[in-house]
Amino acid sequence: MTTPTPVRIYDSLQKQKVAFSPLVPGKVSMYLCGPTPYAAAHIGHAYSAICFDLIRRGLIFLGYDVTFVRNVTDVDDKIIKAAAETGEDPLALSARFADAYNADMARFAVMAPDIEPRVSTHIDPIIKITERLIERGKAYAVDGDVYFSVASFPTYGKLSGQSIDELEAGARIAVDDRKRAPADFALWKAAKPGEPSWPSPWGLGRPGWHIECSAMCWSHLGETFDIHGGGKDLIFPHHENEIAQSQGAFGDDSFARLWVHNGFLNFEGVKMSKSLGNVFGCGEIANAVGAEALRFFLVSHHYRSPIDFEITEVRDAAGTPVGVRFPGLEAADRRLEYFYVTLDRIDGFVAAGGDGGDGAVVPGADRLLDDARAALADDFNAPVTIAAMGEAAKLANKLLDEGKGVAKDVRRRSLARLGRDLRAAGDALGVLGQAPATYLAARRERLVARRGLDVAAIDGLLAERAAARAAKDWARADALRDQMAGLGVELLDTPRGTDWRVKDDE
RNA sequence: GGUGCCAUAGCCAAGUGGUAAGGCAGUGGUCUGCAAAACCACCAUUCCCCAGUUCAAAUCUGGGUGGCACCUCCA
Repeated sequence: MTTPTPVRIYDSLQKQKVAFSPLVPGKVSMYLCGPTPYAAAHIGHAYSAICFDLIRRGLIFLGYDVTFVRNVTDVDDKIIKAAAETGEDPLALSARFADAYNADMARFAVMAPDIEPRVSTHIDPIIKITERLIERGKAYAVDGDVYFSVASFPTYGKLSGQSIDELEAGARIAVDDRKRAPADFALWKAAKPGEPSWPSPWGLGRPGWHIECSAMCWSHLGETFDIHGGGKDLIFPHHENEIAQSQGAFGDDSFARLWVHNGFLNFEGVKMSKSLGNVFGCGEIANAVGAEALRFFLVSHHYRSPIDFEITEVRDAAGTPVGVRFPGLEAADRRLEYFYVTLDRIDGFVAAGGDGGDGAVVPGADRLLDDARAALADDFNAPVTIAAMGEAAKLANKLLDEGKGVAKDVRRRSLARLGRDLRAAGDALGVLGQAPATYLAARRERLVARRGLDVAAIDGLLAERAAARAAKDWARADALRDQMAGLGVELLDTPRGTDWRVKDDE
């Protein structure tokens, strides 16, 4: 195995990019706060999963052996509430939505986690950590509840920049007077009727919100591991509390060595929220532009930056809103099409005449992987990686168009190399994994459906135009081109006949 | 009130001390019966504003302005 490429990662705790050196050379242990499944996943869930999938794939691409843990929080207030409304068992309900979540993530090329622990099967380590915190004087039991005492953890607030005093001053939560300090938070909650509960030294109850992640990290990655990730919104209080619990139990040098947080998705400049009515489901987006276009769009931005989605309302003739479109996503899909068309051309060329065997390639045809490595090693810079892929695709198209001055085998070899490397770099980002024909056909089908086109009619016009062209009746051929353009169909004459595509930019 | 983040061309978007990647759109060109696609060329003396540090700043410091988020469930 080759030596992994050294990588620099932005650490939320140190607030700067740092040289990353894993606990065990060559191996990386990662924990990501996963979903709390109580409803269908929305695009924000997908973004977080995709960001950390990008980091995971990036590390693998750079030569690391990654252990990736993403939990499912299946014991939670929201799940219990949703289950009460449907009469379903809370664990069954969350299992159902967890499966749906995983199916959605698979559509976006998110790799399944190596380990996917659930809270409900980690009650034992939760109790153990809680007991340990009580023994160490960092937690206290009151009437079947157990609270963590923030006063016992002097560095509380180091991740979020909050201080206990300020939190108290600005607290918007009603203060529970059984707590010693307002910022103290529950590790264990006494059971309420009808809720899932487990026996504990403090009576029947269930875990508080933050302790589960500390327990699952400990169970699967040990007291100390490399990277802990999540959405920016989790910094406070969730991750702050995780640090307090875990380090309170296992010491100041324990727990995550690096914290990574992804930026948020905004729609028309504002965050996505139910009250604003701008929550978009994974399925809705995937059907509108294709799952891979969303993935491509997202990795065209740096994972720490906020991403803004432009939305265009679609109205019918009477002015009634009938849906929305996402111009940015559609632009990303067009760029993705360019890459697939390029791969398709390369594949056709190589299939027809071979890959030219081993040997030298044209200048620049061998640099993509090095460029991708350099970009990804610098805090997983996917946009720069995509730019490098663009250069490679451009060179491939150039060789395809005008390979005249290049020796035959060098040309074949270069194109085969470019195709391979494009796919390898794409794999590091989770894109370009489909067969070009599959992607291209699905895209055309999607656009045909959107415009309500009749493919049989198009084929008829195509045949008619072919006949006109054969007869050199250019006026008729052009009239047919115009007619089809009016339908939104663009014609592409090639030496092997006429192909067509649906215009999507209006 | 407290804590963070962001501001780069018409649009999208990298770049955290060394003299502005990439994409879209646009303009001109090659190719084409004409187109499209592809390719080539052009396209920010300048990075929200002001002051400062430095030989050197989009990048660092201070002060503004505008936007967003967290402190309550939130990806």
